[in-house]
Amino acid sequence: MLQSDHDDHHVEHPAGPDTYAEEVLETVECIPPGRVMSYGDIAEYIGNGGPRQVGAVMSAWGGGVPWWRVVRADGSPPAGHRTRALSHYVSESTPMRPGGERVDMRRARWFGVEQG
DNA sequence: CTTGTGACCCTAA
DNA sequence: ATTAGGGCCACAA
Repeated sequence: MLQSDHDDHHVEHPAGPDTYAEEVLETVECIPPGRVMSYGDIAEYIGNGGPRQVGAVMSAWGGGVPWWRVVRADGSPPAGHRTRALSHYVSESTPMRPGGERVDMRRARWFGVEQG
């Protein structure tokens, strides 16, 4: 079985996250329970890339980190993960807007260092 | 080089 | 509240 001959030609994602991805995942790990950051917040916090790049990282390797603490700018949970995200918000008492479908960004947003 | 595609974001209407 | 359209950035074909 030595596949080192033909190599990886149709590999979708490399064996592991690259440097940028590591920074994203690292940041997500730092978000305290009950708090969230938007995709755009994380991009700004890192100072590189944009919301879509952060989303791409989360899509590929977000499974190992508290992915539900990364939400859209309007407080809605990651596309395609609504139900699972909502149950996490309940269990860690994340501040929600009336209706309980979206996170209350004004109260739950986390800025990185300390809170307000 | 041009297109198409995303766990996105902002502004209007 | 919801939709439509453009902007955005990296990547693959």
